[in-house]
Amino acid sequence: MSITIYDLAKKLNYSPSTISRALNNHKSIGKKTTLNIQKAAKEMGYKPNTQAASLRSKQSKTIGILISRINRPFVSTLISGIEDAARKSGYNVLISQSNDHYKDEITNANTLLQSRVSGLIVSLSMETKNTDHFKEFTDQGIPVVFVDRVPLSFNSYKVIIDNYNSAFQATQHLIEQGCKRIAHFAGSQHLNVYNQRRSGYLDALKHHNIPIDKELIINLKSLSFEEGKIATEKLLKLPLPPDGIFSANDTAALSAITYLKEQQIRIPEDIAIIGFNDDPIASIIEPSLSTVSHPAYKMGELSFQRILEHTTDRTIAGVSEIFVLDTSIIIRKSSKRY
Amino acid sequence: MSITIYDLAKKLNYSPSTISRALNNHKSIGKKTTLNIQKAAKEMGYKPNTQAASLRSKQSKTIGILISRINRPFVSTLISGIEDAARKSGYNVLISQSNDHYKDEITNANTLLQSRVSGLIVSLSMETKNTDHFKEFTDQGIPVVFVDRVPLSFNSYKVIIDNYNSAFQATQHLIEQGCKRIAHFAGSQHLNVYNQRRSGYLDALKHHNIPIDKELIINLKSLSFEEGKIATEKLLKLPLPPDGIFSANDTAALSAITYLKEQQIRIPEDIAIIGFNDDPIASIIEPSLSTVSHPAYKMGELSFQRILEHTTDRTIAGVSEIFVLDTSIIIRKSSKRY
DNA sequence: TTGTATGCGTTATCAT
DNA sequence: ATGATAACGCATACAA
Repeated sequence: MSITIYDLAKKLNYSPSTISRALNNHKSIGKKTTLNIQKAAKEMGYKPNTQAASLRSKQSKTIGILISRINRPFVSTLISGIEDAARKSGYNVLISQSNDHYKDEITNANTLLQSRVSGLIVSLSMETKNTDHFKEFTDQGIPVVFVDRVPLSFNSYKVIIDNYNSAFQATQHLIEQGCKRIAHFAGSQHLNVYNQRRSGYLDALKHHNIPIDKELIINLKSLSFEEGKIATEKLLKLPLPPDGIFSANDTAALSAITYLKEQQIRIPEDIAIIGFNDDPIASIIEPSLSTVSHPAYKMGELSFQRILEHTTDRTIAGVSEIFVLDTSIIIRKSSKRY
Repeated sequence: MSITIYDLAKKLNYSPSTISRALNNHKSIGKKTTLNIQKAAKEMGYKPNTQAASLRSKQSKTIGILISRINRPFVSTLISGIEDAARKSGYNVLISQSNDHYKDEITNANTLLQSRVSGLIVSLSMETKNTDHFKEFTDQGIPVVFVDRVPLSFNSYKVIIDNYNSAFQATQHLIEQGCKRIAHFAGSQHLNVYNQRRSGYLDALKHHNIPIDKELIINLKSLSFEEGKIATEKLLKLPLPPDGIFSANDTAALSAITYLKEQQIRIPEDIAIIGFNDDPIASIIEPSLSTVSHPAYKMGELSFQRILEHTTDRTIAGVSEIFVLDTSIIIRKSSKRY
């Protein structure tokens, strides 16, 4: 059916091993023979059987991605960055989504492990508190890169943004506009991203001597559009409603904008708003939403790069290497100083 | 290192072949022994080596996805549907993006072929006019499912929506509101989706005895936000500007809304608008955008199902089987009758 | 620099 | 119902 290195060997009067080595640009083979063999391979339409190569060499040239859900702007852009980078280096990309369920994350991790991926890129599910299911990877020397939603305690590569500082800046941005009562839509606190955004918010208030009012901190499980509306309703019913909102994601912030408009509350005059992520919608909604911009594509590229370097350099495992990428505050019409 | 069927064989005093058969629920093995073996396998932490199985059986339990770009709402939702369905059936999903380049599509198709995917799901790149690079798949009996952007001439499975009729309905929706001069943002005409949307638009006008004005048909290469703005500018400069716009996608329609608002033109009173896709932004922009809703997730599920059935039923190749899914017109505030 | 021989872990063919 | 053996296509240790 398909042509193998044995067919090439017969045709060119070489041994299969020479063919194999030439195809892999092995040093020991002469330049001319290497070129001849590669040329003949192309002519005869030789297609390497990657399964066989992987079985033998125990290296798959495939990297696994394990994320919550693909159809979210941040995640799909992240994957896009990974895929483009991987493709350039001749790697395949296997994806799987946990749909934010801890159990599915474990199942998928095991499947990816069985697929002998040469590296794993993970962004944790909303439910994940324990990350033991990734130990098998590092135990086998397979590099694991955590992106964005990362565990605190797991020793591995991590690609993140400075959530604390970004949140601090975002909150400060509201303060500089004159906001005195700033609410915060907070996400699940066991996840680094939401926990640190909350800390940044709190510290910005402290730093500017603004009293912290716990009624203004609304904990949301998934920061969904629906939850955003409920949270905003709750805030408006307060004796002293807020004059600013820092939301831990754009979805909930957009929901707030939509609801506040319905209630005839002026943005930013009555309530200024800033979100997090810079989803495409943020620049299109009216008024457009100030937010924190995440370098999602770049994070994807970098995550893959880290895996590639690990596998080529055979870096020592067990060391935590953390890459912190820059964010930027994007000021739009939901801010008073526009 | 990792435990194999040989280890199990020794431990349980069976031959490797019996172990293999039991693990695969082969009919010839007794119920009790099968159960015993499977139980022991789980206890000993046996993980099948899929590479080896694939090499031997020439079946990979992996399906390939080849799309333009992941980070678009329609595409990422499509992939999400594929992945969820595939995972449930124990299949892995390999993704690759063409970035809308013909050359990359060919390269990626070849890579996927080499990966011995057991099925391929494709949505063509914007540039693709020739689809010979998919013949190798069907020649080898690997099912190819084209989704959404499909070739006309290639004999294979196709999962699409009725673009013609959807466009007809959308245009008619504008006509029923009293629009007399309806513009159309048309996409690349060599792609079925945009070609048929244009036809539906034209026939709806004819059917209602509305004269066709070629100045109102704007051909856009990528239907991007930028192109949408330029197209809208052009329309406004016309001696007789339109009173309705049917855009072949939401992105360009959203751009039109944004620009028209800047120009103080009332939507829908002066110009009514309808888009295509029902991107998340459509319901959030002000005024919200009427549009045609695409069952992206379902299309993904169905595409995978078709591959699964093909591989189990060993259906005859060379037959074109086309699945046409329903769309629905979603009426929002960019329509006069809301 | 090139060739020989073996094994990666599994499934399939033939036999019992 | 179970076992022995070969083969899938490739890469590598060892030999030359």
